[in-house]
Amino acid sequence: MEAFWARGYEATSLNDLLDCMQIQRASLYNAFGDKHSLFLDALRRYDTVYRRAEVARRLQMPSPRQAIIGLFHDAVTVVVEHGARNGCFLINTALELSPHDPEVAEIVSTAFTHMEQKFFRKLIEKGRATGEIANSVVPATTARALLSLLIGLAVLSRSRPEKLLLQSIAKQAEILLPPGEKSTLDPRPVQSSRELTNALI
Amino acid sequence: MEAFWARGYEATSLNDLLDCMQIQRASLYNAFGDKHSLFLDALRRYDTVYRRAEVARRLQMPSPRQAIIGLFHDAVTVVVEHGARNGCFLINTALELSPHDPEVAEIVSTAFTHMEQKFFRKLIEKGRATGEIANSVVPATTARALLSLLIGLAVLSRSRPEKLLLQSIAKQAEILLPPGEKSTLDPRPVQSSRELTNALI
DNA sequence: GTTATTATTTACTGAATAGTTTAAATAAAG
DNA sequence: CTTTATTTAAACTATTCAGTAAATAATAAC
Repeated sequence: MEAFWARGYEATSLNDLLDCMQIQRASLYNAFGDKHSLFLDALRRYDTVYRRAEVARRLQMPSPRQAIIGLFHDAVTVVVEHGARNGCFLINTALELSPHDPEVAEIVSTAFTHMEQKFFRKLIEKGRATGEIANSVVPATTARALLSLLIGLAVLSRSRPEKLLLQSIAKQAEILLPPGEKSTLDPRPVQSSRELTNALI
Repeated sequence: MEAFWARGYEATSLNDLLDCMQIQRASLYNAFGDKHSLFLDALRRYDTVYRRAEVARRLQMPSPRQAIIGLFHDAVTVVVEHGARNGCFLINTALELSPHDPEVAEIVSTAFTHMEQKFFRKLIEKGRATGEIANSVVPATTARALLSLLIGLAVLSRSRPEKLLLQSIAKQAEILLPPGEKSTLDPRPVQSSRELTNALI
Protein backbone atom coordinates (compact mmCIF):
# COMPACT_ATOMS: atom_id res chain seq x y z
CA MET A 1 0.00 0.00 0.00
CA GLU A 2 2.75 2.43 0.90
CA ALA A 3 4.66 1.79 -2.31
CA PHE A 4 1.63 2.17 -4.55
CA TRP A 5 0.51 5.20 -2.57
CA ALA A 6 3.86 6.94 -2.94
CA ARG A 7 4.57 6.23 -6.59
CA GLY A 8 1.36 5.03 -8.23
CA TYR A 9 0.57 1.77 -9.98
CA GLU A 10 2.66 1.89 -13.14
CA ALA A 11 5.77 3.35 -11.54
CA THR A 12 5.85 0.65 -8.87
CA SER A 13 7.58 -2.52 -10.05
CA LEU A 14 7.26 -5.97 -8.56
CA ASN A 15 10.78 -5.63 -7.18
CA ASP A 16 9.76 -2.42 -5.43
CA LEU A 17 6.89 -4.30 -3.84
CA LEU A 18 9.06 -7.26 -2.83
CA ASP A 19 11.68 -4.98 -1.26
CA CYS A 20 8.96 -3.10 0.54
CA MET A 21 7.08 -6.16 1.77
CA GLN A 22 10.21 -8.17 2.57
CA ILE A 23 8.84 -11.32 1.03
CA GLN A 24 9.74 -13.42 -1.96
CA ARG A 25 8.29 -13.37 -5.40
CA ALA A 26 6.35 -16.61 -5.15
CA SER A 27 4.90 -15.64 -1.78
CA LEU A 28 3.42 -12.52 -3.28
CA TYR A 29 1.79 -14.38 -6.13
CA ASN A 30 0.63 -17.12 -3.80
CA ALA A 31 -0.94 -14.66 -1.39
CA PHE A 32 -2.28 -11.94 -3.68
CA GLY A 33 -2.62 -13.38 -7.17
CA ASP A 34 -0.98 -10.73 -9.28
CA LYS A 35 0.11 -7.11 -9.24
CA HIS A 36 -3.29 -5.76 -10.12
CA SER A 37 -5.10 -7.78 -7.44
CA LEU A 38 -2.55 -6.66 -4.91
CA PHE A 39 -3.18 -3.08 -5.90
CA LEU A 40 -6.92 -3.48 -5.45
CA ASP A 41 -6.31 -5.03 -2.03
CA ALA A 42 -4.04 -2.14 -1.10
CA LEU A 43 -6.55 0.42 -2.27
CA ARG A 44 -9.39 -1.25 -0.38
CA ARG A 45 -7.22 -1.44 2.68
CA TYR A 46 -6.45 2.27 2.48
CA ASP A 47 -10.13 3.00 2.11
CA THR A 48 -10.95 0.95 5.19
CA VAL A 49 -8.04 1.69 7.49
CA TYR A 50 -7.63 5.37 6.72
CA ARG A 51 -10.64 6.95 5.09
CA ARG A 52 -13.56 5.01 6.55
CA ALA A 53 -12.01 4.91 10.00
CA GLU A 54 -11.44 8.65 9.93
CA VAL A 55 -14.97 9.28 8.71
CA ALA A 56 -16.44 7.06 11.42
CA ARG A 57 -14.42 8.83 14.08
CA ARG A 58 -15.58 12.23 12.94
CA LEU A 59 -19.20 11.22 12.52
CA GLN A 60 -19.52 10.67 16.23
CA MET A 61 -17.91 13.92 17.27
CA PRO A 62 -20.21 16.18 19.26
CA SER A 63 -19.83 19.12 16.88
CA PRO A 64 -20.57 18.30 13.22
CA ARG A 65 -19.25 21.67 12.11
CA GLN A 66 -15.94 21.18 13.87
CA ALA A 67 -15.76 17.61 12.58
CA ILE A 68 -15.69 18.95 9.02
CA ILE A 69 -13.48 21.93 9.67
CA GLY A 70 -11.14 19.75 11.72
CA LEU A 71 -10.68 17.39 8.79
CA PHE A 72 -9.32 20.24 6.68
CA HIS A 73 -7.12 21.61 9.42
CA ASP A 74 -5.71 18.20 10.24
CA ALA A 75 -4.99 17.58 6.57
CA VAL A 76 -3.03 20.83 6.46
CA THR A 77 -1.19 19.93 9.66
CA VAL A 78 -0.20 16.51 8.36
CA VAL A 79 1.31 18.11 5.28
CA VAL A 80 2.89 21.19 6.81
CA GLU A 81 4.05 19.86 10.18
CA HIS A 82 4.81 16.26 9.34
CA GLY A 83 5.80 16.59 5.70
CA ALA A 84 3.28 14.15 4.28
CA ARG A 85 3.84 14.34 0.54
CA ASN A 86 1.89 11.37 -0.74
CA GLY A 87 -1.49 13.04 -0.74
CA CYS A 88 -4.48 10.73 -0.72
CA PHE A 89 -4.10 7.27 -2.23
CA LEU A 90 -7.68 7.30 -3.50
CA ILE A 91 -7.31 10.67 -5.19
CA ASN A 92 -3.96 9.79 -6.72
CA THR A 93 -5.55 6.65 -8.08
CA ALA A 94 -8.61 8.50 -9.33
CA LEU A 95 -6.41 10.31 -11.82
CA GLU A 96 -4.00 7.54 -12.73
CA LEU A 97 -6.34 4.59 -13.18
CA SER A 98 -10.03 5.38 -12.79
CA PRO A 99 -10.71 6.31 -16.43
CA HIS A 100 -9.20 3.07 -17.72
CA ASP A 101 -9.81 0.53 -14.97
CA PRO A 102 -13.41 -0.32 -14.02
CA GLU A 103 -12.53 -2.17 -10.81
CA VAL A 104 -10.51 0.76 -9.57
CA ALA A 105 -13.14 3.21 -10.74
CA GLU A 106 -15.74 1.43 -8.66
CA ILE A 107 -13.71 1.72 -5.46
CA VAL A 108 -12.75 5.34 -6.04
CA SER A 109 -16.18 6.46 -7.11
CA THR A 110 -17.82 4.80 -4.12
CA ALA A 111 -15.37 6.45 -1.78
CA PHE A 112 -15.99 9.89 -3.28
CA THR A 113 -19.74 9.42 -3.14
CA HIS A 114 -19.47 8.24 0.43
CA MET A 115 -17.46 11.31 1.41
CA GLU A 116 -19.98 13.54 -0.26
CA GLN A 117 -23.19 11.93 1.00
CA LYS A 118 -22.38 10.13 4.22
CA PHE A 119 -19.79 12.50 5.57
CA PHE A 120 -20.16 16.09 4.37
CA ARG A 121 -23.89 16.13 3.64
CA LYS A 122 -24.87 14.15 6.70
CA LEU A 123 -22.80 16.34 9.01
CA ILE A 124 -24.13 19.53 7.45
CA GLU A 125 -27.69 18.32 7.97
CA LYS A 126 -26.87 17.40 11.54
CA GLY A 127 -25.28 20.79 12.15
CA ARG A 128 -28.28 22.60 10.68
CA ALA A 129 -30.63 20.57 12.84
CA THR A 130 -28.82 21.59 16.00
CA GLY A 131 -28.53 25.18 14.83
CA GLU A 132 -24.77 25.00 14.80
CA ILE A 133 -24.69 25.61 11.05
CA ALA A 134 -26.75 28.35 9.42
CA ASN A 135 -29.89 27.27 7.56
CA SER A 136 -28.71 29.23 4.55
CA VAL A 137 -26.21 26.43 3.89
CA VAL A 138 -27.58 24.01 1.30
CA PRO A 139 -26.41 20.53 2.33
CA ALA A 140 -26.28 18.86 -1.08
CA THR A 141 -24.35 21.53 -2.96
CA THR A 142 -22.14 22.52 -0.05
CA ALA A 143 -21.19 18.89 0.44
CA ARG A 144 -20.05 18.73 -3.17
CA ALA A 145 -18.10 21.97 -2.85
CA LEU A 146 -16.36 20.69 0.26
CA LEU A 147 -15.46 17.46 -1.52
CA SER A 148 -13.97 19.48 -4.35
CA LEU A 149 -12.03 21.67 -1.92
CA LEU A 150 -10.66 18.63 -0.14
CA ILE A 151 -9.55 17.08 -3.40
CA GLY A 152 -7.87 20.32 -4.40
CA LEU A 153 -6.09 20.34 -1.08
CA ALA A 154 -4.84 16.80 -1.63
CA VAL A 155 -3.55 17.62 -5.11
CA LEU A 156 -1.82 20.81 -4.04
CA SER A 157 -0.23 19.04 -1.07
CA ARG A 158 1.71 16.95 -3.61
CA SER A 159 2.92 19.78 -5.79
CA ARG A 160 2.75 22.99 -3.75
CA PRO A 161 2.77 22.01 -0.08
CA GLU A 162 2.89 25.58 1.21
CA LYS A 163 1.38 26.47 4.54
CA LEU A 164 -0.36 29.66 3.47
CA LEU A 165 -1.87 28.10 0.39
CA LEU A 166 -3.25 25.06 2.18
CA GLN A 167 -4.45 27.09 5.12
CA SER A 168 -6.41 29.35 2.82
CA ILE A 169 -8.26 26.34 1.51
CA ALA A 170 -9.03 25.08 5.00
CA LYS A 171 -10.19 28.56 5.91
CA GLN A 172 -12.48 28.56 2.91
CA ALA A 173 -14.08 25.33 4.09
CA GLU A 174 -14.86 27.17 7.30
CA ILE A 175 -16.41 30.06 5.38
CA LEU A 176 -18.67 27.63 3.51
CA LEU A 177 -20.13 26.64 6.87
CA PRO A 178 -21.33 29.86 8.57
CA PRO A 179 -22.45 29.27 12.16
CA GLY A 180 -26.17 29.22 12.92
CA GLU A 181 -28.03 30.92 15.79
CA LYS A 182 -27.22 28.24 18.33
CA SER A 183 -23.46 28.30 17.95
CA THR A 184 -21.22 29.96 20.51
CA LEU A 185 -20.17 33.49 19.58
CA ASP A 186 -16.62 32.87 20.68
CA PRO A 187 -15.85 29.48 19.21
CA ARG A 188 -12.96 27.56 20.65
CA PRO A 189 -10.25 26.69 18.16
CA VAL A 190 -10.79 23.43 16.35
CA GLN A 191 -9.39 20.64 18.49
CA SER A 192 -7.48 17.85 16.86
CA SER A 193 -7.27 14.39 18.34
CA ARG A 194 -6.05 12.76 15.19
CA GLU A 195 -3.33 10.18 15.45
CA LEU A 196 -0.22 10.77 13.40
CA THR A 197 -0.77 9.60 9.85
CA ASN A 198 0.19 10.56 6.35
CA ALA A 199 -3.30 10.17 4.99
CA LEU A 200 -5.34 13.22 4.15
CA ILE A 201 -8.58 11.32 4.10
CA MET B 1 0.52 15.32 -25.84
CA GLU B 2 -2.80 13.59 -26.33
CA ALA B 3 -1.40 10.17 -25.44
CA PHE B 4 0.37 11.39 -22.31
CA TRP B 5 -2.67 13.46 -21.37
CA ALA B 6 -5.05 10.49 -21.67
CA ARG B 7 -2.98 7.82 -19.97
CA GLY B 8 -0.16 9.49 -18.06
CA TYR B 9 3.60 9.14 -18.40
CA GLU B 10 4.30 5.60 -17.20
CA ALA B 11 1.31 3.98 -18.87
CA THR B 12 2.21 5.46 -22.26
CA SER B 13 4.77 3.36 -24.09
CA LEU B 14 7.01 4.45 -26.92
CA ASN B 15 4.90 2.35 -29.29
CA ASP B 16 1.80 4.21 -28.16
CA LEU B 17 3.55 7.45 -28.96
CA LEU B 18 4.78 6.24 -32.36
CA ASP B 19 1.31 5.01 -33.31
CA CYS B 20 -0.17 8.27 -32.17
CA MET B 21 2.37 10.48 -33.89
CA GLN B 22 2.61 8.36 -37.04
CA ILE B 23 6.37 8.54 -37.17
CA GLN B 24 9.17 6.05 -36.75
CA ARG B 25 11.23 5.36 -33.71
CA ALA B 26 14.41 7.09 -34.81
CA SER B 27 12.49 10.14 -35.90
CA LEU B 28 11.14 10.58 -32.41
CA TYR B 29 14.57 10.29 -30.84
CA ASN B 30 16.06 12.55 -33.45
CA ALA B 31 13.45 15.23 -32.94
CA PHE B 32 12.78 15.07 -29.20
CA GLY B 33 15.71 13.32 -27.53
CA ASP B 34 14.00 10.79 -25.35
CA LYS B 35 10.66 9.93 -23.82
CA HIS B 36 11.11 12.22 -20.85
CA SER B 37 12.10 15.22 -22.95
CA LEU B 38 9.13 14.58 -25.21
CA PHE B 39 6.88 14.53 -22.17
CA LEU B 40 8.25 17.85 -20.96
CA ASP B 41 7.70 19.31 -24.43
CA ALA B 42 4.15 18.00 -24.45
CA LEU B 43 3.43 19.38 -21.01
CA ARG B 44 4.86 22.79 -21.90
CA ARG B 45 2.85 22.77 -25.09
CA TYR B 46 -0.34 22.03 -23.19
CA ASP B 47 0.46 24.83 -20.79
CA THR B 48 0.97 27.27 -23.65
CA VAL B 49 -1.70 26.20 -26.12
CA TYR B 50 -4.47 25.45 -23.68
CA ARG B 51 -3.99 26.97 -20.28
CA ARG B 52 -2.12 30.20 -21.00
CA ALA B 53 -4.18 30.91 -24.09
CA GLU B 54 -7.38 30.41 -22.16
CA VAL B 55 -6.14 32.60 -19.32
CA ALA B 56 -5.11 35.34 -21.73
CA ARG B 57 -8.49 35.23 -23.44
CA ARG B 58 -10.35 35.54 -20.18
CA LEU B 59 -8.11 38.24 -18.76
CA GLN B 60 -9.29 40.65 -21.43
CA MET B 61 -12.98 39.94 -20.99
CA PRO B 62 -15.01 42.96 -19.96
CA SER B 63 -16.41 41.30 -16.83
CA PRO B 64 -13.77 39.80 -14.51
CA ARG B 65 -16.42 38.07 -12.43
CA GLN B 66 -17.96 36.38 -15.46
CA ALA B 67 -14.51 35.48 -16.74
CA ILE B 68 -13.94 33.38 -13.61
CA ILE B 69 -17.43 31.96 -13.37
CA GLY B 70 -17.40 31.21 -17.09
CA LEU B 71 -14.24 29.15 -16.70
CA PHE B 72 -16.01 26.84 -14.29
CA HIS B 73 -19.16 26.62 -16.36
CA ASP B 74 -17.23 25.93 -19.54
CA ALA B 75 -15.25 23.22 -17.78
CA VAL B 76 -18.50 21.56 -16.75
CA THR B 77 -19.87 21.89 -20.28
CA VAL B 78 -16.81 20.33 -21.84
CA VAL B 79 -17.16 17.32 -19.56
CA VAL B 80 -20.93 16.93 -19.56
CA GLU B 81 -21.79 17.92 -23.12
CA HIS B 82 -18.72 16.79 -24.98
CA GLY B 83 -17.62 13.90 -22.80
CA ALA B 84 -14.12 15.12 -22.07
CA ARG B 85 -12.69 12.51 -19.73
CA ASN B 86 -9.01 13.37 -19.68
CA GLY B 87 -9.25 16.12 -17.12
CA CYS B 88 -6.39 18.59 -17.07
CA PHE B 89 -2.98 17.40 -18.24
CA LEU B 90 -1.22 19.60 -15.70
CA ILE B 91 -3.29 18.33 -12.78
CA ASN B 92 -2.96 14.71 -13.84
CA THR B 93 0.78 15.25 -13.99
CA ALA B 94 0.86 17.02 -10.65
CA LEU B 95 -0.17 13.79 -8.97
CA GLU B 96 1.73 11.30 -11.08
CA LEU B 97 5.12 12.94 -11.41
CA SER B 98 5.52 16.19 -9.46
CA PRO B 99 6.70 14.65 -6.19
CA HIS B 100 9.46 12.67 -7.90
CA ASP B 101 10.42 14.75 -10.93
CA PRO B 102 11.87 18.24 -10.36
CA GLU B 103 11.57 19.36 -13.98
CA VAL B 104 7.91 18.42 -14.08
CA ALA B 105 7.34 19.90 -10.64
CA GLU B 106 8.69 23.24 -11.84
CA ILE B 107 6.28 23.41 -14.78
CA VAL B 108 3.28 22.29 -12.75
CA SER B 109 4.02 24.49 -9.78
CA THR B 110 4.52 27.54 -11.97
CA ALA B 111 1.23 26.88 -13.73
CA PHE B 112 -0.66 26.54 -10.45
CA THR B 113 0.91 29.68 -9.06
CA HIS B 114 0.11 31.51 -12.26
CA MET B 115 -3.52 30.44 -12.11
CA GLU B 116 -3.74 31.55 -8.51
CA GLN B 117 -1.95 34.88 -8.77
CA LYS B 118 -2.26 36.06 -12.34
CA PHE B 119 -5.69 34.73 -13.10
CA PHE B 120 -7.94 34.36 -10.06
CA ARG B 121 -6.40 36.98 -7.79
CA LYS B 122 -5.88 39.54 -10.51
CA LEU B 123 -9.44 39.18 -11.77
CA ILE B 124 -10.87 39.38 -8.27
CA GLU B 125 -8.93 42.60 -7.64
CA LYS B 126 -10.13 43.97 -10.94
CA GLY B 127 -13.72 43.04 -10.13
CA ARG B 128 -13.53 44.65 -6.72
CA ALA B 129 -12.09 47.80 -8.23
CA THR B 130 -15.01 48.15 -10.62
CA GLY B 131 -17.50 47.24 -7.91
CA GLU B 132 -18.58 44.13 -9.75
CA ILE B 133 -17.36 41.92 -6.90
CA ALA B 134 -18.13 42.68 -3.27
CA ASN B 135 -15.33 44.17 -1.19
CA SER B 136 -15.90 41.47 1.41
CA VAL B 137 -14.14 39.07 -0.93
CA VAL B 138 -10.48 38.68 0.06
CA PRO B 139 -8.52 38.32 -3.19
CA ALA B 140 -5.59 36.24 -1.91
CA THR B 141 -7.54 33.58 -0.04
CA THR B 142 -10.45 33.44 -2.45
CA ALA B 143 -8.03 32.93 -5.32
CA ARG B 144 -6.58 29.92 -3.53
CA ALA B 145 -10.02 28.53 -2.79
CA LEU B 146 -11.02 28.88 -6.43
CA LEU B 147 -7.84 27.12 -7.51
CA SER B 148 -8.66 24.28 -5.16
CA LEU B 149 -12.24 24.11 -6.43
CA LEU B 150 -11.06 23.99 -10.01
CA ILE B 151 -8.61 21.20 -9.25
CA GLY B 152 -11.35 19.26 -7.50
CA LEU B 153 -13.53 19.71 -10.55
CA ALA B 154 -10.80 18.36 -12.80
CA VAL B 155 -10.26 15.32 -10.61
CA LEU B 156 -13.94 14.52 -10.29
CA SER B 157 -14.44 14.91 -14.03
CA ARG B 158 -12.18 11.86 -14.46
CA SER B 159 -13.87 9.62 -11.94
CA ARG B 160 -17.39 10.94 -11.38
CA PRO B 161 -18.33 13.06 -14.43
CA GLU B 162 -21.89 13.70 -13.28
CA LYS B 163 -23.67 16.87 -14.29
CA LEU B 164 -25.20 17.69 -10.92
CA LEU B 165 -21.97 17.12 -9.05
CA LEU B 166 -19.86 19.28 -11.34
CA GLN B 167 -22.50 21.97 -11.59
CA SER B 168 -22.62 22.25 -7.82
CA ILE B 169 -18.94 22.99 -7.81
CA ALA B 170 -19.28 25.62 -10.52
CA LYS B 171 -22.17 27.12 -8.57
CA GLN B 172 -19.99 27.26 -5.49
CA ALA B 173 -17.38 29.23 -7.39
CA GLU B 174 -20.12 31.72 -8.10
CA ILE B 175 -21.07 31.91 -4.44
CA LEU B 176 -17.47 32.66 -3.53
CA LEU B 177 -17.75 35.79 -5.66
CA PRO B 178 -20.77 37.75 -4.39
CA PRO B 179 -21.60 40.73 -6.62
CA GLY B 180 -20.67 44.23 -5.42
CA GLU B 181 -22.79 47.38 -5.46
CA LYS B 182 -22.09 48.18 -9.09
CA SER B 183 -23.22 44.90 -10.55
CA THR B 184 -26.51 44.55 -12.34
CA LEU B 185 -29.30 43.17 -10.17
CA ASP B 186 -30.52 40.93 -12.95
CA PRO B 187 -27.31 39.44 -14.28
CA ARG B 188 -27.36 37.90 -17.71
CA PRO B 189 -26.38 34.25 -17.82
CA VAL B 190 -22.68 33.65 -18.26
CA GLN B 191 -21.92 33.72 -21.95
CA SER B 192 -19.50 31.20 -23.36
CA SER B 193 -17.43 31.86 -26.45
CA ARG B 194 -15.02 29.06 -25.85
CA GLU B 195 -13.94 26.97 -28.78
CA LEU B 196 -14.48 23.24 -28.51
CA THR B 197 -11.67 21.65 -26.55
CA ASN B 198 -11.15 18.84 -24.11
CA ALA B 199 -9.01 20.91 -21.77
CA LEU B 200 -10.44 22.12 -18.48
CA ILE B 201 -7.77 24.74 -18.04
C1' DG C 1 22.25 18.25 -61.87
C1' DT C 2 25.19 17.15 -58.40
C1' DT C 3 26.30 17.42 -53.61
C1' DA C 4 25.19 17.92 -48.81
C1' DT C 5 21.88 17.42 -45.40
C1' DT C 6 18.10 15.62 -43.19
C1' DA C 7 14.47 12.21 -42.36
C1' DT C 8 12.76 7.50 -42.58
C1' DT C 9 12.92 2.66 -42.45
C1' DT C 10 14.25 -1.63 -40.51
C1' DA C 11 16.50 -4.37 -37.52
C1' DC C 12 18.72 -4.70 -33.37
C1' DT C 13 20.37 -3.99 -28.48
C1' DG C 14 20.47 -5.16 -23.53
C1' DA C 15 17.85 -4.33 -19.69
C1' DA C 16 13.72 -4.67 -17.14
C1' DT C 17 9.13 -6.21 -16.93
C1' DA C 18 5.32 -9.37 -14.91
C1' DG C 19 4.53 -13.83 -14.02
C1' DT C 20 5.90 -19.36 -13.38
C1' DT C 21 8.08 -23.36 -11.92
C1' DT C 22 10.65 -26.45 -9.08
C1' DA C 23 13.06 -27.98 -5.15
C1' DA C 24 14.84 -27.10 -0.65
C1' DA C 25 13.93 -25.16 3.96
C1' DT C 26 10.93 -24.05 7.57
C1' DA C 27 7.00 -24.15 10.34
C1' DA C 28 2.47 -26.09 12.06
C1' DA C 29 -0.61 -29.70 13.08
C1' DG C 30 -1.83 -34.22 14.36
C1' DC D 1 8.06 -37.93 15.64
C1' DT D 2 5.55 -37.59 11.31
C1' DT D 3 2.84 -35.53 8.13
C1' DT D 4 1.05 -31.49 5.95
C1' DA D 5 1.29 -26.93 4.65
C1' DT D 6 3.65 -22.85 3.85
C1' DT D 7 7.78 -19.99 2.72
C1' DT D 8 11.94 -19.32 0.56
C1' DA D 9 15.32 -19.39 -2.97
C1' DA D 10 16.72 -19.38 -7.45
C1' DA D 11 16.44 -20.26 -12.11
C1' DC D 12 13.46 -19.49 -16.03
C1' DT D 13 9.94 -17.76 -19.52
C1' DA D 14 8.32 -14.70 -22.81
C1' DT D 15 7.33 -10.12 -23.52
C1' DT D 16 7.91 -5.44 -23.47
C1' DC D 17 10.63 -1.63 -22.48
C1' DA D 18 13.50 2.58 -23.89
C1' DG D 19 17.06 3.59 -26.74
C1' DT D 20 20.62 2.86 -30.96
C1' DA D 21 22.98 1.81 -35.56
C1' DA D 22 23.29 1.55 -40.19
C1' DA D 23 21.28 1.64 -44.70
C1' DT D 24 17.93 3.95 -47.57
C1' DA D 25 15.00 7.65 -49.23
C1' DA D 26 13.75 12.35 -49.65
C1' DT D 27 14.75 17.09 -49.53
C1' DA D 28 17.46 21.32 -49.90
C1' DA D 29 21.58 23.95 -51.37
C1' DC D 30 24.62 25.25 -54.64
